[in-house]
Amino acid sequence: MAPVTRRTAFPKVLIERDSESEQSSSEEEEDEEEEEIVPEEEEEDDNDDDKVTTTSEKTEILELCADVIRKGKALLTISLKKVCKVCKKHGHEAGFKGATYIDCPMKPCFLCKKPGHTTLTCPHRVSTEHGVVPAPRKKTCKPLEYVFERQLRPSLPSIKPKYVIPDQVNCAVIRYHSRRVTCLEFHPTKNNILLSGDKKGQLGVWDFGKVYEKVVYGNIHSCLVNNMRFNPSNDCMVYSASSDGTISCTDLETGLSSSPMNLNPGGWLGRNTWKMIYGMDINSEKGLVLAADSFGFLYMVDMRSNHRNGDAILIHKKGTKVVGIHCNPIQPDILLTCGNDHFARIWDLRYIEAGSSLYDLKHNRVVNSAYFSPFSGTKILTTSQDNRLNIWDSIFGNMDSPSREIVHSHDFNRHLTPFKAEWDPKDPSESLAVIGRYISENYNGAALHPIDFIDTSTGQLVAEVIDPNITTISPVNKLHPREDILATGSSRSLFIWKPKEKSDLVEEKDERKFVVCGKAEKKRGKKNGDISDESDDEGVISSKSKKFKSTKTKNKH
DNA sequence: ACACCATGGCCCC
DNA sequence: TGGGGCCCCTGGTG
Repeated sequence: MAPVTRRTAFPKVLIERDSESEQSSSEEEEDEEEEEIVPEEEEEDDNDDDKVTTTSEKTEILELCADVIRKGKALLTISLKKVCKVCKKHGHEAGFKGATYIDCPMKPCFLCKKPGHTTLTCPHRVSTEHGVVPAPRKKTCKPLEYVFERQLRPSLPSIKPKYVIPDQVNCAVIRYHSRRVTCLEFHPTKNNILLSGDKKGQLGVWDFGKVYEKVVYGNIHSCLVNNMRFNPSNDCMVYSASSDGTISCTDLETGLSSSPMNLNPGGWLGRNTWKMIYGMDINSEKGLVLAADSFGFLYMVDMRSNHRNGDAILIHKKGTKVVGIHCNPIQPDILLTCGNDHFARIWDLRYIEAGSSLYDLKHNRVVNSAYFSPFSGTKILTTSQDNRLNIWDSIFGNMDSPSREIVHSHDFNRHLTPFKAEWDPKDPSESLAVIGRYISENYNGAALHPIDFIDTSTGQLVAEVIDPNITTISPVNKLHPREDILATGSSRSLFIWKPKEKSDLVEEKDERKFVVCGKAEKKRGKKNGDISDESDDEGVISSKSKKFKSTKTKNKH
């Protein structure tokens, strides 16, 4: 686009005709000349840059070359082989080589964000594989505090029991949303019921045991459903929070829904005023729905009256998005919030006002999620966009810095739902967490994005879940509260992972295990029919209700 | 096949 | 402090 202004200064060029790499910069099969991506060669690069231009496009160079040839001038020499699309310099290329992504060596490591190496050679990736490595453990408890802590949570086992990871799982696509999945929630009592929300505002209710029963509500929200919570005293009532600025309350039996809170009553008045709701949780003791908007404020909705309660309270930096709210499972008045101001904060709901946080947990970048541990509520797990999971082992200990940080690839770009590491609600030792991985790995020539099971007490990657048929990134994951089931939202698809057979369950050993879905079986179609795949799903779409919106099922790959 | 876009967060000037 | 440019794994639309 920019006009070429450097013709007069153009030097002698010899066009290397043998290289078809000018067109095939993104071709995959060529794997020669790996040395060119190594920064040692940068003298050459610099020379090229000096002679030509640092900003000219490859096409411009080609045009110029053609020009030169047409005019019959002497041939000049230039290497057109590699132009990096990231830094526009010559001599190396960023991009996929087969199923492996080659970083631009001029950029900091894509995984750990430190300069001097690339993702391929990142110590966090090389040492323990796949990017998961614990930071040094910091002792956060003084002896006395430790004693108190033990008294305060005597039910916690002191030694971590072995937990069980299915060695092989079946994966089933239970349904496609028409837009990307943004959140998932299992029913608190009915084992086979899963709720899913999408970018369009639709709310799906799936019975993955009997695929015949499912409903999609398309009229509750007008855009992203960011969070869903069941009313703890009434199983069929669901609260949902949306970027349309409303909290909705939906009766799953009648399909009727109401909006106890709407933060944009005047409609669209521009981006500076449009409020979006991301974080939401329920304080069951007080009967309150807590929700926070994209400008830093906390709101409360009384569940009995279904009306807003009190004034908004500034809980994060004014004007920044609050993305997560979690009530402590033991003491629901203790609140954990997180947001775009790079902080996770702990509050006491009984004395909450702007600036009254008990702790402010600093992160390097946006905090996608922050959760208390599911049983004792004394640990904290956060996911930050700096590609790190942070763990505080005890809220009674030193909160100045996390007990551990785990480097893990979950930096994302705007087109994805943010990754959130979530505790396994069934692990009594409160150490197992699940989170999708952004960066892909080369699995026999296919670039796949696994879902990682991480032991947060050691940083060890306990299992990774992949399916050769799932090539999309899986940022949304939810572990079943009672069964060995993982639900995944990946792009517009929903997946249910189940152990193949109970006898396949194996106990955790020291080494990392792969959890791989059987490919042949999947391609051939469903075998043992406990869960159907999408082809059989398709035939089942019923006209059961007008609320149900049919979306076309498309088989990718 | 290709271009554009959405409107997320960060970095740099 | 604010605007512009940038960016690795989307996916729809024209």
